[in-house]
Amino acid sequence: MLPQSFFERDTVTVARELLGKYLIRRYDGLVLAARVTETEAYIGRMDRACHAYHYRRTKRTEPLFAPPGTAYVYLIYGMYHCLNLVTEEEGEPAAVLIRGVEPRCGLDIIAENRFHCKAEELSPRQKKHFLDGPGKVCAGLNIDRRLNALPWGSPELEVCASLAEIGLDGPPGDGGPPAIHTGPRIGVDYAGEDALLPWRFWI
DNA sequence: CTTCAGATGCTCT
DNA sequence: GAGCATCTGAAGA
Repeated sequence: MLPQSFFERDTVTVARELLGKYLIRRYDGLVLAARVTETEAYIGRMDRACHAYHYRRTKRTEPLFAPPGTAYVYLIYGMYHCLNLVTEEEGEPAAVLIRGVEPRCGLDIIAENRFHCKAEELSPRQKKHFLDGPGKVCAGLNIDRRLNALPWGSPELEVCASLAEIGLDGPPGDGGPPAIHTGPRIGVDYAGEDALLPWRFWI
């Protein structure tokens, strides 16, 4: 598992470095794993797109002020969840949104969570856009607001640099560091000029 | 491939 | 009451 200090850094750096890492989800004796492929940075200090813009502190944004690595999970549009991992030092409200992952372990469970079917029954269309959105990530990995404010280090949710680290088979040699693409964040038009910040990253 | 409407409930004003 | 860090299926090009 990554050290808490991984998250206690500049949010854009953490968002970039989370790409290629593995999200581990444990519940009911199950272990699910997925490789992070898309992230976005949100920084309350100066970012109008962030829920905690200008240190706005409400019941909802409280977890953003918690120690680095804390989970921030909220309900969006009444029916989907978004997973974030808190960054920077405690008291600096900032986080990285996990926008996309690619499953590596527990595919049948993940397919069941998302489409109520087995992995082999997925249609080509379902496979192509399997976990490529924040709501899809949470649905597939069974993440909801019960995990909100979960402290870093909890077995229910971890991030590792490799699957071997937790006794799972990983890719033999993952090659060099993947090329990182950069662009503006999705769905934050309300943030004015800050919507143009190139704080979305994907591989 | 693209656009588009509708679903749905919580949070803050 | 307004708005939201979204997703899906249907319809059209």
